[in-house]
Amino acid sequence: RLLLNKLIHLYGKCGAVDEAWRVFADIQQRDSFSWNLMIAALAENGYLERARDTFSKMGRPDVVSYTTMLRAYAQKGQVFEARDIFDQMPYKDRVAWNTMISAYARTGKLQQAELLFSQMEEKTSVSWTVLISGYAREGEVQRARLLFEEMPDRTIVAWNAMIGGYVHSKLVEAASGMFDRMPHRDVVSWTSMLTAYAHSLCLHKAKWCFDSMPERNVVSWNAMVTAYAHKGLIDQAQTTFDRMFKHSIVSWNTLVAAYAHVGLVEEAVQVFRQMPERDQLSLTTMVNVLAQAGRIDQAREMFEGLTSFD
RNA sequence: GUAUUGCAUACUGG
Repeated sequence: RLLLNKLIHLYGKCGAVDEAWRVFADIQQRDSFSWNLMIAALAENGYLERARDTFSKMGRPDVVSYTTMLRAYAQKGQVFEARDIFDQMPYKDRVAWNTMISAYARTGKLQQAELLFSQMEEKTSVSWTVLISGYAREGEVQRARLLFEEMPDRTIVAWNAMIGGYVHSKLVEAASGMFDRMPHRDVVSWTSMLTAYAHSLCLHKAKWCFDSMPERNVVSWNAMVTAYAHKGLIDQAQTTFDRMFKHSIVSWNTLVAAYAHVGLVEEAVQVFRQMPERDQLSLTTMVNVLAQAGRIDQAREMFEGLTSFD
């Protein structure tokens, strides 16, 4: 059963909901892990109703089942439904509280988030970073900073959240100040700074970050491609893309946007055609590219593809 | 004292 549960998880992660369901259905004695994994698999792949359905068919949902549903609603931006789940919970642990606070925070309801935060008995470092990053996202870096200063044991994630906040508010100096001051830097810290320099068109500094970081992952590579793209250096962007050992959908979207940015519409179309998978952003980008190039019929075709997404 | 499940930070258009 342990292995079957793991299979549900794996299938869920790669979007194979039907396969996950088949495994789930075949398990003789499902435990709460099987149920929770199945609910998560459904929710993560957009089947909110089926997730809810499975959730209600579960005999005794535990705190994880509730939290999984809570997060499912939160991800869809359905905060009221999320709150409903939260209020129904017979027992709430700290993860449940954090998830609810996060639901408020990432929909910009920071007053609600902070209210819940203040009502929380034993806050964890996640509670703090949820709130800090929430304010940072909204551009309220000063409030984020106050919380950061107030935070008892600042984790590297809290530091990174602050840096990210400064980067989004284009306060590159403040970001680099924090970056220098933090006790340790990880790949997220480095990539945040890389992004900051990419957006402010400081290519040499971006490249310096990329070369200096102790380890790189797909996200940092993508950020480097973006840095070249924003400078209009399409060949460098392409070369960097080619050197990557693994491409995510973001890598592909970045490359399409890079060609579009320098006006190479046909090349953008070629890249788009090569994409192993596409999301809404891929299509939206192509709609814009084609429309601006006057290829209205093709743009319309893309646009129609978009409506089948949601 | 960490590993079958739920929460936070970085990358792509707006």
